[in-house]
Amino acid sequence: MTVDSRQSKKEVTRLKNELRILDAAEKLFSQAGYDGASMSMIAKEASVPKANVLYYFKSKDNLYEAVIDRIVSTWNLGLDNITPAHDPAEVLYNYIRAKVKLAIKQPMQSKLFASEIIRGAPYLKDYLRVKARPWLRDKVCVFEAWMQQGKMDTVDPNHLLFTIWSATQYYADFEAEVLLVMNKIEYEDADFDAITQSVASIILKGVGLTIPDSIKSGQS
Amino acid sequence: MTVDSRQSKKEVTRLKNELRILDAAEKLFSQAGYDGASMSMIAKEASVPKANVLYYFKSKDNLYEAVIDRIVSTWNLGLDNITPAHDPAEVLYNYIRAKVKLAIKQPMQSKLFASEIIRGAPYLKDYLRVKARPWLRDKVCVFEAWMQQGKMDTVDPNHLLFTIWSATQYYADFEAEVLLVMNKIEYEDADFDAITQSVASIILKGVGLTIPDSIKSGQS
DNA sequence: TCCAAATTTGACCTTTTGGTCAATGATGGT
DNA sequence: ACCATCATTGACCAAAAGGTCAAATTTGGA
Repeated sequence: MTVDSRQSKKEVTRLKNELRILDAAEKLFSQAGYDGASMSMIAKEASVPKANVLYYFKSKDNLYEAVIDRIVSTWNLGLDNITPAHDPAEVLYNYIRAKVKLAIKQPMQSKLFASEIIRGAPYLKDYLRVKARPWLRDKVCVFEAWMQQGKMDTVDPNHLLFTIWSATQYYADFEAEVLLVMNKIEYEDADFDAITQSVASIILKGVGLTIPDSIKSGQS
Repeated sequence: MTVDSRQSKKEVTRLKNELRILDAAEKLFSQAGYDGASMSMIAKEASVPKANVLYYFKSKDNLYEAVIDRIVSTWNLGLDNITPAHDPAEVLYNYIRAKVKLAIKQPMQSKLFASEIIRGAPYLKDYLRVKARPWLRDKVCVFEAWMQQGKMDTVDPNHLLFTIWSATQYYADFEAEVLLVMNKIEYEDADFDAITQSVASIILKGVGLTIPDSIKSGQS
């Protein structure tokens, strides 16, 4: 076994193949759901024999879990280091902006996540209990501090967060509906701005805040 | 063939069986998605031989379409006869309340609808183009009239409706997440009130409205 | 009562599914 | 150069999928 820090040729190809397969799986799982995407479809999409997919990821369950793990591990959306000292308007605006951007630019992840939750979250139960719940509890505390300081209206912070999540993810998960109903083929840059503006405007004003002047583009 | 207005025994049993099958299919499709629910599972759930299911609904596609049609045909949620003369606060509040109630009491329909849209709406494309789009256009006009009358803030009516849909349906589609994160087993009546209040508060205030005093319970 | 139509259902068919396996080829340390 | 280990892949398998069919049963009008 190579203990070298430099990756051996084997390791490189393995990682490259795993990546191809994971990408293909993410795409197909998000389009067709767990049962709708077959191993042969995924293999074809990844341009790899089916048996090779099973070689790297021992089962379909395993592959699906790997896809979900990868998605969840990349979710870090700027609400992480907030404190009662921050400005809620700026924090929430940037958060909404970042989430809308993610929804429009990478809708697959949101769709896969949504499918999983609709199915009863069999693979995300642990994540939700162990990670999401404490994370949310932490944010709730900060929000409550802001409210007590009079920086924003008093609303249930849980439902405020749910509203932000829903309003932003909607443009990813219900992409097909939004585009059809608005008679568009795909989102444009102008839509990103319009959505961010509309959603942020409603929600921020809804909790007694105003959109900050400094419209510096949010990270991510 | 019976031309009688009273239903013959045959018709009664046929309708009864169709209902049993449709109910079973709705339940399983909403839980597991189109591909996740098999015809044998549906037959078992309906306590009917599989061949009988295929006798009434000639194919799985056909059955799925029938389930979707039934859901869509029952969607009539109080935003139907609004005019610029109505009070936006009251209309929107009742609409949000009705949608939250539906989300909590009958989450299956919302979940099935969501799954279908995530999959790219293969069966709902027509409905969205022919029904939903004109419906939305009509509401947009009313909203714009309200805005011009100064009854409410100026926001893009499309995104306002999307925000309402997302925030309310979220409690059905993401039921598993909401309950897990809030450490609950199922929704209670108190939750219905709290959700209605929070969502309505944020969205109404977000467009310059206040929740009407007359908290007469919305229909449906 | 009789018969044509509608209903019921087990047996059966083809295709696809997730998954296994063994043979072969490539890799890299010694 | 050698060889143990890892990687690749076509062939194969049992189970489950959606769907068909024909024989048996029930129904309701004449």
